[in-house]
Amino acid sequence: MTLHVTNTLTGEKEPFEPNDPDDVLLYYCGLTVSDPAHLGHARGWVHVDVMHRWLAQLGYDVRHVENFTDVNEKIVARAGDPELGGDEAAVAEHYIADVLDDMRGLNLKRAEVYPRVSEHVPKIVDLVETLVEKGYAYEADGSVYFDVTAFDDYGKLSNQRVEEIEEQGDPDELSEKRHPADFALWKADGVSPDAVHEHRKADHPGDDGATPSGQTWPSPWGEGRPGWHIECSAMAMTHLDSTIDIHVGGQDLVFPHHENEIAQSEAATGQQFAKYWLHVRLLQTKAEKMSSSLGNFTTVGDALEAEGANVVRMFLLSTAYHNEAVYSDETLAEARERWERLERGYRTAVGACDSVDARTNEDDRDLRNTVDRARREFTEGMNDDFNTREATTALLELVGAVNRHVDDRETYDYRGLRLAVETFAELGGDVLGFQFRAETDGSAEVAGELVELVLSVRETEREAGNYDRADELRDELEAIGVTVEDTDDGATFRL
RNA sequence: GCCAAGGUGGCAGAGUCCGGCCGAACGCAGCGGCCUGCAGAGCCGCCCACCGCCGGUUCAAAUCCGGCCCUUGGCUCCA
Repeated sequence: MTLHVTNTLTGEKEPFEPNDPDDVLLYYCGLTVSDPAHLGHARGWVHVDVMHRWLAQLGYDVRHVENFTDVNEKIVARAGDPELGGDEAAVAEHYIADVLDDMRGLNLKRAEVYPRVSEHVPKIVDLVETLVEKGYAYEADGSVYFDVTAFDDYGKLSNQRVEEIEEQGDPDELSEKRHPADFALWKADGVSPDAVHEHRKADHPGDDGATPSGQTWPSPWGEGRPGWHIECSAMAMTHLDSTIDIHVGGQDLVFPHHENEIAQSEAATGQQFAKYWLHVRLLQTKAEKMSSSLGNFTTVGDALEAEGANVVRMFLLSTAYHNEAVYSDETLAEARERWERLERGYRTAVGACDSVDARTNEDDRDLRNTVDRARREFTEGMNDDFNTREATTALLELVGAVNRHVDDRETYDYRGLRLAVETFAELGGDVLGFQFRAETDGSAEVAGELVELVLSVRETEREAGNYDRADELRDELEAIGVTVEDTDDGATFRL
């Protein structure tokens, strides 16, 4: 089966056919940098990362763009906080630096570009002018709004009907709009000082509520700043093309953000904006979504520190992007076990390959068949709308075959084990982005030798029957992070 | 209220598009056995599912059709 994806635009799972058969233009709606990133954001990133990696594996040249929204009222509201470095730009850069750290920590492949809204204001102004000229937008008191009644397809992504959309938003905007569903392309400076006051008061109870200068740029309609939706259109067009292949984002963005992107982009260019719209379902805590505004989140940094990138990735990939995922101590523990079983299986295979004495070229059908089956199931899973759960499951089934093979024989099917190792490295490593550690790295070599030394002492104690002492040594090693396991061939350890 | 996606074992989660191989995968937890000084890892076996409810279509339905109940997301900043 070839790659199929579930397209929100049509509501169907469709064969994936990019406009150019060799290239894929991929845009991901990145985050607004006014808070630290949490696991919900990481879920989106990791799934897009794996989509990118799988598309590359299939032979496509992937051009991947992921934006940072650094113009936003919340950022304006945070400006002036000395801990965050001062003005709006400093606040945004502060969070962007954190996010890039998180992304590195998660072992994400870098996107080609991480554009920022603040760097694309001229392009945005161009787009807004085009929309006004074409009659899709109108100016009102220094702001510019998109006229949804002028765009026939409005609502096609979210299946909303214009007549049914009721606006409960900003009263200032409401009075300026011709239709409640119209949305701002450009906002006049100070258009909603109340909103800024609210944030300021909440964050700084003693604040007198002085309106900050805000981030503003000159435009034909006066000083102001871009509306929330227009940025993505501008950046996607600038860095990719007027038509892109895959547009990915959280499912909370379907309406109004993505709907509005489609309207303004297609109205401006007359071309389809994105061929496939993929939406990552939200990460749930027990009863509700994880989100900055609800304050019920676990930060990416904290999760990485506690569990490491591999476990976090395993957790996020253990549910297909298109389904809701639940975050809890239990689901995280499961991910930890899945990852550790996978890595142990990898190490077992590598170790068996390295044990020269036991190598043969005999053929173990169970092992070789399972390698083939794992590759096939992995591929089928990934081609079926990037089903990463199936993909990880296929690898875990291979772990079982490796363990069985090594468990019940004196000599090993060297070629079969090599195939298993290559499969782990290629599918688990290159595609799913796991980082297997076969052995301790260079800097840990000395530490490793010291551990070996302690283990030899322990072995002596064991031979002398001093098991209490031997167990003490094992416990002390455990206390400093070295897990000891006894096997038929002597003790092994891992850090 | 409107739009969308879901409801599968103790947990988690595939399978639903293209009905039968689903007597329901993989994993976690639990139980028994092998191995073992102990522990861990590993292996073998087992327990736990009338696949939300009610009807219908069919030789055959978790999978198709209709109705209902419930959950989640969106309709306001949000991945």
